[in-house]
Order: sequence, then C-alpha cells, then structure tokens
Amino acid sequence: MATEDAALKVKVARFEELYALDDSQDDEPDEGLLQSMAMLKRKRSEKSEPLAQTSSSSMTAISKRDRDAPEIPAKLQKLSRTTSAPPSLISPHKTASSRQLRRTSTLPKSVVTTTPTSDPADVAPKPAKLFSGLHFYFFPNNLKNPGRKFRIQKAEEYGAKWEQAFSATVTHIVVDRSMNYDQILQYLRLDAIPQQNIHVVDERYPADCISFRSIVDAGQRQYYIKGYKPQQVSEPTVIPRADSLQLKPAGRAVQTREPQTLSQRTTTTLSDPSPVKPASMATTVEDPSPGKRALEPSDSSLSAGWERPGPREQIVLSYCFGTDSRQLIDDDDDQGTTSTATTGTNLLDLGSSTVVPKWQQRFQCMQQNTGKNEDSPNAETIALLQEMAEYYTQIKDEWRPIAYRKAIATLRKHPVKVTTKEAAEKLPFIGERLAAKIEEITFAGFLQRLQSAREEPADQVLQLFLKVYGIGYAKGMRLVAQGYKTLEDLRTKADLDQNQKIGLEHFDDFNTRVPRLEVKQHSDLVAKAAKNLNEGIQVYTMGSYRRGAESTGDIDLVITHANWPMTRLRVMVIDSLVPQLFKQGFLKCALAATSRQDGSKWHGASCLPGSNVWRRIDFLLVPAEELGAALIYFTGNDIFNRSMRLLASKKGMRLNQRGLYKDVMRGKSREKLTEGELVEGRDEKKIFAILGVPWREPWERIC
DNA sequence: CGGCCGTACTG
DNA sequence: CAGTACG
DNA sequence: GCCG
Repeated sequence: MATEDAALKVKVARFEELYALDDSQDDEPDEGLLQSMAMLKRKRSEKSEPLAQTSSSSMTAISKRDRDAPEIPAKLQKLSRTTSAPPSLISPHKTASSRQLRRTSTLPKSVVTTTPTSDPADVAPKPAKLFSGLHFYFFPNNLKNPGRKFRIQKAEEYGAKWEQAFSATVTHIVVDRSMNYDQILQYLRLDAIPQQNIHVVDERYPADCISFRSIVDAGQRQYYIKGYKPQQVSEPTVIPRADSLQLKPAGRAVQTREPQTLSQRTTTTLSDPSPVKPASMATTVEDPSPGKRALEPSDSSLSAGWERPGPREQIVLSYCFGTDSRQLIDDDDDQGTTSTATTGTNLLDLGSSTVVPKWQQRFQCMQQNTGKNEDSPNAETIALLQEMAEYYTQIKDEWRPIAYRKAIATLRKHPVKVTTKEAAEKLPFIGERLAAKIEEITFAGFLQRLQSAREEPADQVLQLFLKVYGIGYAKGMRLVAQGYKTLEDLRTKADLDQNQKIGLEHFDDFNTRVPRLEVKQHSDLVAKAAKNLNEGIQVYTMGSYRRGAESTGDIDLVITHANWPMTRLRVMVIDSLVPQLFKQGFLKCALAATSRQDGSKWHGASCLPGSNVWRRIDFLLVPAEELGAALIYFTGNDIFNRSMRLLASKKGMRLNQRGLYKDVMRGKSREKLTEGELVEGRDEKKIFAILGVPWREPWERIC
C-alpha cells in the first residue's frame, strides 16, 4: 500500500518533469506519435486481412495518395468508440441496478451513488455536479478530436476537473477507444498504473455515469482498455469486448454485407485511422453539413448571377408538441394559405386562394429550408444525425437517409434543445430508434454506431472507391471483395469501364469543390460560345450555385432557346456547341452524352483556359415550354425535389424535369400507369402555385 | 406490412 | 436489365 | 429509419 503510493509519487514526479521540459507536448501532442507507435505494434497482429492481394508496396504508396485526395471528412473522426450500443445508454433506468450487480467482482467500492451533497448553487441546469471532486485526465488529453472534446466539456459541465497534465490528483484516466493500455504506459512512462488511486476507464465511462446519474463502478469490464489485463487473472489477450457492432443490413433488399469482410473484428488494424484531411466530400450531395463547416468560406465572390440569400429566416416558434398539432404553421409571408378543407380540384385556379389541405403541410417543400442550423439549439445533434444519414447514403441504404433527413428537418425547426428520448419521440418523424440516438448524442456527444462503422477498414476502402465517379455501391463492394484497397490498385489491376477510368484518373479534381466564382466562369464561357452560335440560346447556372452556395460539387447548366424545339436545340448542342467547346480545349471529356436523336443531358468535364483542374459539368437541354420544370429540377436540392414530386403524386399528378402533369393513373405502389396530361412546364412559379406550395426562393430549398 | 421521386445514360 | 447518375 |  504505502509502497504503491510512494511509487506513484515517483512516477508523477517524472511526469511533471516531462511536462516542464516539453510543454509543446501537452497540446495535441501525441496523436501522431501515438499513432505511429501504435502502428508499429499492430504491424504484426495485422495478419488476417480477408482480402488477398494487399501488395504491401502499394499499400504505402497509396496511403500517401489517400491523403492528398479530398476525402474522408475529418469530422468522421469525431465519433469514437466501437461497441454496439451499451445497454446502459439504451435503457439506463431499467438496467442500472442489475448491471452493477453483474460486475461486483471488481472493486466493490465504486458504486457511489449520486452525491446528494453538492451545493445548491449548481442545481440549475443539469443534475447537480455529478463529477464533483473527480479529476479526469483524458488520453489523449486534448481537444483535437471533436468527440473527445465533447466528452471533456461534458465532464466539466458535470463538475469534473479536467487535468491538463497528469498528476497525483488525477482520479480517472479516460481513454479513447483508439488507444490501448500500452500506449498509455508508454506515454506516461509508467510500468503500471496504480489501480487503487487511478481508474483507467474507457471513453464511454463518463457518459454512462451521466446517464445513470451516478458514479458507476469503474472497474467493470466494459470499461477496460484495450490491452489491459486484469492483474492476477489468467485471461490473456485482449478483452474481446462484446464489440463489433453488426451493421444492420442496409435495406431489406441489400441484405448482408460480406460478413467476413466487413464485420471482421477490428481491434485496430487499418493502416492509419488518424489524421484525415478535411476537404469536402463533394460527390453527390452538395453543401456538406452546414452544422460543422458552418463558418463558410465567407464573403466575397458572391456577385454572380442570382441574389444570394440574406440572413433572413426566423425560426418558427409556434411549434407545439402535441401529438396532433404537429404541422408547423406556415407563418410565412407569401401565401399564408393554411386552412380549410380542400374542395374541388381547382388546380389551375391560381389567382384565387390556394387551398392547402392540412396533410400537405407536412411536406418538406412546404417549409422554408435554408439548410442552416447555426442557431439551432439542436445543432450538435443535427450534425451527428447528418453524418449518420451520409453514412447510410454511401452504404446504399435507400431509406434510412430519408428518415434521418426528415428527423433532422424537424429538429432544425424545433426551438428547444431535445435531450431525452421521451421528448424526442413526440416529435414528428422521430421514432423510438432515432429518439434513443438523440439521447445518446446529447449524453455522450457521439454515436458509437457511426464511429465503429467508419473505423471498419473495409468500410473506409469502400468510402474511397465510392468517390470515384462511376463507381457506385455495387461496383465498390465488388472491388473491395476482390481485395483492392487503394486507388492505385484500381488503376493497375481492376476492371473498370471508361467512365470509371476517367473518374479514377481525375479523382482529385472531381472531388474538389468548385468555388462559386469559378462556376460563374465556366458558365460564362459556355454562354459565350453558345451565343456565338445563336443569339437566342440562353444558359442558366443551376444546382447549388443557384441556391447560393459558396462552392459547388460540379457545374450545372441549363441550355435553352426561346423558340426552338428540343430537336433543333439538341442538334445544335451536340453538333456544334459541344464540338466547339472541345476544340477550344474547354471540354475535356464526355461521361454521358445525349444522342442526337433524343435525350436531354450531357455530362462531362471542363477546364478553364490556363487551368489544369478538370471540373464535372452537366448540361441540361431544355425547350422553353419546359423551362420552369427544368429550373425546379436542376435547382434542387434533391430532397426538395422528392418532396415536391411526392406531393404531386399524392395529388394525382406527376412532376418531373419537363413539367407537371395531372390525371396520372397509378397502380399499386404508385406505379405510373398513365403519363397524364401536361398542366404546366414553362413557369416555375405556376408549378408551385398549382401544387399549393408557397413560392420558395432557390436558397429556401435546402432541405 | 409496404411505401419512401422520377428520370437519363451506360454496358 | 442493373447500375450509376442528376437535382 | 419513420409513417399510415
């Protein structure tokens, strides 16, 4: 006992020396170093990668390349940890006691229940300072990782002292999931950590305490650190941690993901889970997550075409929880049409009061969505859910992302921070599962589910491959299954079609966002060439540019002519404009071209004179009669479009990029049986009006 | 339990 | 046809 | 994922 104590003091003294000598270290020191240490250690245990090939040479070659590529958003790092939901967080109240009993074998002392003490002063917000008197040292002990940062803040909020340096006063070392026991010892230069004085716990420990509202037994196995072997016990090896979350199969359809591939135990592996560069992940979706990169590229460069949004937007406060009064009131300026029963199908009668049935208020397109959540009290939650949605999107889960985005939309509109699942579940589009996640987020600051999934090496490889234009989920999975791990592998060995080869070749370019200003330049250049061929041709800059984005994933242009029919326009574009632009050296390649017989879209790549960066560019050819519908389609965003289209279908109509049709016959599962009769295609505003959707400026269509 | 947007181009 | 893409 |  006494000896232990003495020993500890010695060690501590050594730290203090250490820190004194090298304080540069205490701020975000390690990750790099620890990582590399970790890698050394792992090296050997890396063996059983299910995927063959793994030419180790390409491995290294690539991981370099990966870093250059715009890629795995750094935000992915934020989440931590691996296990599938700790039962604790799911149903704390019920399990609390039983759970602690379960583990009594270790350190009996710990189950100190909520300190009833604490001064009345802090009763205010959360439960009174749960962690009062405790001194937490985190490992790594910095705020670099968003997930950890959140945990630290949370711990402090609950009264813990966050120790900047390791010292004798530390009561708990809270260790990131990515770290193992040896790393702690090495970093702290200890031979062992005296368990009597200091609890070494897994990163989820604080969250569990919070959710139990008590200081739970820190000695429980689920808080063991990787590589920690309980003293006198046999049980060798790493604690198997009932980890390995099994990803739910994507959809009913998509079922299993090669179990051997993806659910392979992780206990690390993966070459370098660490410093991923931010960089936006372009691909499909536009403006990534407003929540995170909120700061925006800022100012300047706006000028261009359409007016940019203004910081208007007020939160609808008239929101109620009641199970029924869920539809927000469209407090909104323009047609404040709420009310009344829908009478006839007087669709075309725009002028008069548009009648909007109540159920319709639920549609996303009925709201002004600016896609911002800066000032939402739920911003944190939203950001994480957004990542989940993105994750499921990439994984080709068809429907979860939709559910997530609906939930996000309601959170965005909710004026009050939602912390408990009970509260959450009362909100529209938030069910039991999402409610639980929301609670988890607010208590733990992260979703382990996401983290663990993202840490799967195979998943990361898949993520990478999916960023190659032309490679989707099916192809990506095949490539992963074939053992390819790097872009270099793909380039040299994989069987790719023409577009995929181009996508690979220009991986970096295509995954780099295009500054608003440059979008304008491409657009102007095309417009100029077009005017040169015929004065009547008009070019509109669409996509997220029209929605006011500071940068876009690609360049979307509508090409139209006031009097020409589609056929003539198409021939002009295919036979003259495109070749001309190729000749100028502006267009670099075609990825999907309309035949001169029919079709309306042209996809390819363009490059400004003097530049060598290829941009994805899309043309949509539109006859004047369809311009309105095309504007809606090409302005998006995708969610807004789906919402409008679904709404139309619920009204027996059909909306596509060419127009709004009525009297569409649909069979089972809304299957289209009839084309329907064209109602409106030319005028964007009329289409809104006919559908009973209040006019939404482009920047209000960010759902 | 079935539905969750509607389309265009590639191979 | 499935796959990928577009908003 | 959620909803009817």
